[in-house]
Amino acid sequence: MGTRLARKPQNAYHHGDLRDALVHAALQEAELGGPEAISISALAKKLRVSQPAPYRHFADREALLSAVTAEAFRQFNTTLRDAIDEPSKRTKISRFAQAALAFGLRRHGIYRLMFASRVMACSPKESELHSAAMETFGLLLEALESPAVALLRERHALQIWAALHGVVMLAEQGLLTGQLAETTREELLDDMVAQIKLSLSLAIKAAEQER
Amino acid sequence: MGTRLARKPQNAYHHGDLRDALVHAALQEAELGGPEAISISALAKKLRVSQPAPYRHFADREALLSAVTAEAFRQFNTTLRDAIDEPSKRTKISRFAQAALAFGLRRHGIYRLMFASRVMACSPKESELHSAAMETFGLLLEALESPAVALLRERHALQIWAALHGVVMLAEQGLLTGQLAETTREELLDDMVAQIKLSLSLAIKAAEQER
DNA sequence: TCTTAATGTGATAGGCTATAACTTTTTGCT
DNA sequence: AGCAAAAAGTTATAGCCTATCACATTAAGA
Repeated sequence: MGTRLARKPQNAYHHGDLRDALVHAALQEAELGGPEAISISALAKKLRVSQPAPYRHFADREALLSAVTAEAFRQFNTTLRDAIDEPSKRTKISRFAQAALAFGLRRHGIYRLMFASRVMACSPKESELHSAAMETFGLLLEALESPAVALLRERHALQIWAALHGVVMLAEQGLLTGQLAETTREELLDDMVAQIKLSLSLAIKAAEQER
Repeated sequence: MGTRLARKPQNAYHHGDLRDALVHAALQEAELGGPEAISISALAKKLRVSQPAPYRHFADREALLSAVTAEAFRQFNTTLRDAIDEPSKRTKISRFAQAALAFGLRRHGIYRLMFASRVMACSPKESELHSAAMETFGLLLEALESPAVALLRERHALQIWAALHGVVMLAEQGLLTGQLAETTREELLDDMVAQIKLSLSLAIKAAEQER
């Protein structure tokens, strides 16, 4: 990070790498305060650049948010990939789910940026963002590691995806503390994943009987 | 709504009911554009009142959002109550879930206000909001209509709550359209609810065996 | 009634987004 | 190498928004 800011020794009319620096500084802001905390003028000040300079690289605030969200997805994907590949007694899908939950809690400002803002909704054409998000879903399918029919597997992937989002959401709003603390978030999530996996394997057996 | 705006015939230095009018006008804005669309000065203009007038009723924008969110929860609760009480062949919990999903999709700006902003997170002391949200959870427990041990029931309620949020989230981001359209949102949600109900009844049987 | 609290107003400060017009580097073509 | 044009940065400015201050008006209660 420090390097990214300091890429302008003393002369430097041009920053050298402003676009990238903006994205990463914005990500840092979002870490704490979510999407609302990203302010173009504040970033410009932080990077010691004039206030309108960022507009050379992003048409407007939305465009910046979109790029930041894409980067967030890439980081998310890296985390998930590590979790899937790490050897462990638990199932891949459980590791995937737990890693996603941990990411959602530790970096919850960024999680909100990714899933709780309009950024995703509006643009199917923002290919950078779209493809990063698709990769996430691909990782989920991979983690499900079920040989089932594609349609069945996708359906169960969606269920797990939904369960995951839901638990993160609940946890972030503090609805999993207090009198309900007996059930830890991790347990709750693993419960849901196990239920879905069970139902998946039953469905597969049923399909095989029929054949 | 019109009445709420027009509550100021011709004289009226005082609006008469500004606080309430603000809350409802803001809710209307959020309906379309979510929390970001709520602007104090725009509301003041709409209600034909000076720009700083709202600050007589709300300390700042956050406070207004909080009040609006509380009202949103009350409307949500009314909807859910109707769904629970309506006679039907389906289970109460299925009706509850489908009603919540419908609300989340039809009024998704408001849904985001309730569940995807910081409003809920910050304040356990905002009693108006907190109690409205607790009532929602109470309705869910009621809809679950299971005679199980309290702890078990709460755990399953949380699972359903999470599934619900997750499906709404997915649907809003358009992740349930396209190639996955075969699975409608309603089906997906009912699947998840059924799985959770099944696991609940199994758990109850197991507990009874043990006794 | 008349004093005081509630509610509304105009003026103003400061932050943010965004655009326009101008300047300085960098790049690439000949 | 030299120069023209594109890329990237700057200052100035407009417009919207939040928020506060000091002041005005109305409503309510002793």
